[in-house]
Amino acid sequence: MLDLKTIRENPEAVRNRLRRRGGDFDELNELLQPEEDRRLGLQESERLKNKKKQLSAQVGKLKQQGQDAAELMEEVRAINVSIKELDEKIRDCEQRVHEKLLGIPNLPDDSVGDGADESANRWVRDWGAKPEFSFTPKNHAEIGERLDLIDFKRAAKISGARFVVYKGQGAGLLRALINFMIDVQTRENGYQELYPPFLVNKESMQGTGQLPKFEEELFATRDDPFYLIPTAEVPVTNFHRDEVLDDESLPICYAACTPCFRREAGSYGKDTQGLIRQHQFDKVELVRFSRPEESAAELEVLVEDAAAILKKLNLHYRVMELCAGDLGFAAAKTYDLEVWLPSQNVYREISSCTDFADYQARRMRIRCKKRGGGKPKFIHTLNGSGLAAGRLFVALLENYQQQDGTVIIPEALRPYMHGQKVLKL
RNA sequence: GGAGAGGUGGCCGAGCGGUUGAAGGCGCACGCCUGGAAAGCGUGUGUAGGCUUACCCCUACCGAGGGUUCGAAUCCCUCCCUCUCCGCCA
Repeated sequence: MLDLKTIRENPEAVRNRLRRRGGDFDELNELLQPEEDRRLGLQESERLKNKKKQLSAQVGKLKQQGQDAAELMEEVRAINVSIKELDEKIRDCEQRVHEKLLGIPNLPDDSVGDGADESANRWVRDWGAKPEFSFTPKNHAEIGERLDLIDFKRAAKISGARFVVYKGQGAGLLRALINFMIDVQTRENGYQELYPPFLVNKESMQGTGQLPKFEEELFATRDDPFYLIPTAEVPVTNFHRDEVLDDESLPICYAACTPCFRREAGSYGKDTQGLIRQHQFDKVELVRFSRPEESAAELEVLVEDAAAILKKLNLHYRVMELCAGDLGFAAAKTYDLEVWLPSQNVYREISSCTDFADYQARRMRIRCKKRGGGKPKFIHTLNGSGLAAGRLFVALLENYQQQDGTVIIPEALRPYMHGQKVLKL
């Protein structure tokens, strides 16, 4: 959520910054009139309330002295009618303003480049090298099915398209990856592990920005007011909703592994094969609550924390900085980590690390305060995948495959696989 | 699911129709005292909004939303949450 005062005082400047995302953002102006009405109404209402207060105090005094106060009482009754009317109007305006506000995306950070879509994203750096194969590398689905690690057919029977069953060594590998990632983030990178609910309420979805605009992308429960989380970002960031944090305690860093549930409405035909795009997948999410002035530096730390996993597994990747037009709704600045997939000769997103600035904090009312006093300020929130387990599974099979169809288990992962060195039938 | 108890400022805890934004205590900040520190003493210490945008001032907020009343933290209704006991259950 953007700061209403800033919009009010300089709507054109805000609008120009928003336009970098693409689109005209007329809705910004639709909010100004009800906001003006609200303020005028509020002033009048407060004036009347002040008068009412004074008259009521007089009534009290008169009554104590045993005098008649009927006239004053009648006057207050009349004022009350006006107040009620005004307050209803104010609340109406307020609600309209708030609704509009929730639908306006975050401002891109000034450092973010222009561009309409991912083709304009900026290459930042890469790490490692593409593996070389003396044969044509197979795609992960084929490798996985041949080794009996994953079963799409039965998953389709049980649930439907875009689901998978991990089986035997495959299930073990997935669990190993998750434990490995959580251990690295908690033991080496300073995150505290959280294991949150997978069902959350509407307020939480609104806090991080999934609602009200992206309801069609969420699974919801039929008889209860819950949504399935599309990422651990939702429960973990909302962990501190409506709190004032001690400035000294920042940054607060959490890592959480949860399943993520996404309807993938509108991506029919996209990545229909394999594990890349599923309705349910596991992901280790990293969340950082930062002092407002430190989030730019925090974002760099976050990216490296996520990248640490790829480095330890010796997987080639590149870092891309998203252009303004490719930014997510709540994002101010985002780096994607893209891992190399040899079967398709492409880099594929495996982590998305975002600085939301104060946008989510404003929606969730998360602030921080210095110990010596001073006004509470909205903190900045950041999060990034560290990493998506399903896609990491994909990268591992593809990059470590051998000609005979087996897959080497990278050194760093072997302790989590009871010393196993190779995946084979 | 049934029965009961309760939700007040950073925390503890009073208040149960009329200057109560809210006693008292703890904590915290500043000052005094001291060679220094503790103790002690004094002062201050919520948030949001409005207006000025410097201070002042004004309004709202005692879980949330309604209602009664000239006036509600205090009375009534609805909802939410927490705790205890019983039942059921991984």
